Amino acid sequence: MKISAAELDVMSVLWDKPGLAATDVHDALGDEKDWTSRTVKTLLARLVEKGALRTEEDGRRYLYYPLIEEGSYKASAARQFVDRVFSGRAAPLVAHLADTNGLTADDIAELEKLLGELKK
Amino acid sequence: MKISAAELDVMSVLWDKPGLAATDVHDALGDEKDWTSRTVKTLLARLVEKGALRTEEDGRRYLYYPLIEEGSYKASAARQFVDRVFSGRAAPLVAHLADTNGLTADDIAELEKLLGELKK
DNA sequence: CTCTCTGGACTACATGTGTAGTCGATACAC
DNA sequence: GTGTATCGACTACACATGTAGTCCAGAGAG
Repeated sequence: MKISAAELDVMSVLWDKPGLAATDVHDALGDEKDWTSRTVKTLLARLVEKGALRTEEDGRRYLYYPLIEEGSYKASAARQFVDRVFSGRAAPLVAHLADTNGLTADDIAELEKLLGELKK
Repeated sequence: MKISAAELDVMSVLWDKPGLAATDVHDALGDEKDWTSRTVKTLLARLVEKGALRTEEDGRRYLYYPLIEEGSYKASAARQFVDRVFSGRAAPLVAHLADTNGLTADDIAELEKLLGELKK
């Protein structure tokens, strides 16, 4: 399942609040994305076509629900990215993030906890 | 600087061995990529056009050298990816990698060392 | 010297992507 | 009941991308 950057923004809204209509998605994106409602509708249609969303009729409108799960999509995206750019090694990725101030103290704490669990 | 997946494969070869000619790059990719030499040349030309590579004449051929550094490119790619997919949080990324067996014991050890340094 | 092979330059072409516009039907305002 | 705003369906279009093909000039084979 290939989801483009713009489509991912739409998916994020629906992962957060499944069952929105096109207009609601447009509104939800309003802050960050300066898209017309047409653009949002196109993206929704493409996602339905790709099988990433399903629709449910609600009178004259459709409500949109994710068909693919947030977690599994992100896991696979992470995997692909690490494979493509870092030959599958996670450590260099994290090292690079650290270099560019990409890691907050919270992140570091969280990662430590995570590693602790993984070692078990 | 936007580098596509196919272009990244070419860059990787030249990061590894700067100063190859088109044919050499083609050969170097031979194992993994079933591209014709035309395809490789197109990718090289696009990368030059984008300013990611520079050429040096060597008789009738060109030798290709990276203009952008591997480390800085990867750091920025990592940053963008984490921002786009994980809202900038590194920890969930690592968690997902862990879920999909994306972390070897080596990775975990390396990450621990890294975190140790970061805490200083 | 002439023929052939190889290199780069230019061209091609389907598909994906970002970003929308048009159109016909319909639900709601009045 | 008639106009208008809105919905989904279909269409548009430029640029990126993956994957290559054509063409001409020069280098090397003989």
